[in-house]
Amino acid sequence: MKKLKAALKAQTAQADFLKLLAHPVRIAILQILSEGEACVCHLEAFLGYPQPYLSQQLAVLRSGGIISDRRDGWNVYYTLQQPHVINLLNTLSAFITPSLEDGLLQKVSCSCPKCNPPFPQIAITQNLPLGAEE
Amino acid sequence: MKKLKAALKAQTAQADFLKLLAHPVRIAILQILSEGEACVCHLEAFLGYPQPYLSQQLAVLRSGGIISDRRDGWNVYYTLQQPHVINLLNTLSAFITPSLEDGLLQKVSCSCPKCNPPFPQIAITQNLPLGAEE
DNA sequence: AATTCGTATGCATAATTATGCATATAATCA
DNA sequence: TGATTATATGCATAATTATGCATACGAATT
Repeated sequence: MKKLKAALKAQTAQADFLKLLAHPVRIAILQILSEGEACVCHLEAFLGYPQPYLSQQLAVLRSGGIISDRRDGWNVYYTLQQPHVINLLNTLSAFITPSLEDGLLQKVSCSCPKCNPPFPQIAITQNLPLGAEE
Repeated sequence: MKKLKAALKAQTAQADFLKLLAHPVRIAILQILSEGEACVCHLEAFLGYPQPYLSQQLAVLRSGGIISDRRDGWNVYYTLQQPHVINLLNTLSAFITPSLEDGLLQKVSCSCPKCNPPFPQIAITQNLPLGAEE
């Protein structure tokens, strides 16, 4: 433990938390997760960083309790565990990033079952020749 | 300039800003300044850190445009230049620092003229003998 | 102009954080 | 079981940040 003027305990906790957020890739990850659960391959497809790198950043956020992971077969899906964080990031982008059009992510799909379900989810029966059911 | 996936420009700006805040002493300084202008000796008295150290942290905040300084005789007074920051810190302390009683600073006075005016500022004419005006 | 007071800078060093990459692990499938 | 897919870890190194301290600087006072 470091030296600390005692009174700054609260401020230290706050600073430690901010440090978790003070990273471009981690911010981007949180923004993506704010739209819902996502697997690592999604993040990889969205952000274009190598998988081990993203896993490391995810580990940082995970160890800070900001996100949680859930395994489903081959994929691991991450979820925002502390939705407040988004408020904070919104407050932030309210006065930073004024000009840039909040630039993020055109949606991209990856290889996970969520993006590539084993069979289409939209009804495909519509164009089937009559009497072709089975 | 570092490598950056282009799309993360906004996130990088936000992260850089958060880095300025992600420090216990700097957070404490901002909290103190949120109550109004303060000279370095005030901060020194409040926080108990050596003056050169505080000057350095002030320089960080200053170079980030978060605070500004004004000289008045011997003292330099710092002011919050970007009051939004307080919103951000409030949002933060809303879910960090739940138990600790938001612990900061019992007021302390220092040697600057604001704390030790050359003569009392509270009206002193009230007890003057009648007819003593001028 | 010399001194004093309040504040800022420069610099060296200790710590921490960021990144890249090789490799380990878990779950699945053939 | 062996191969394959998705993800996590370990570790080495590059960068950045944090701190402590000596000292410089500007304004005011003598």
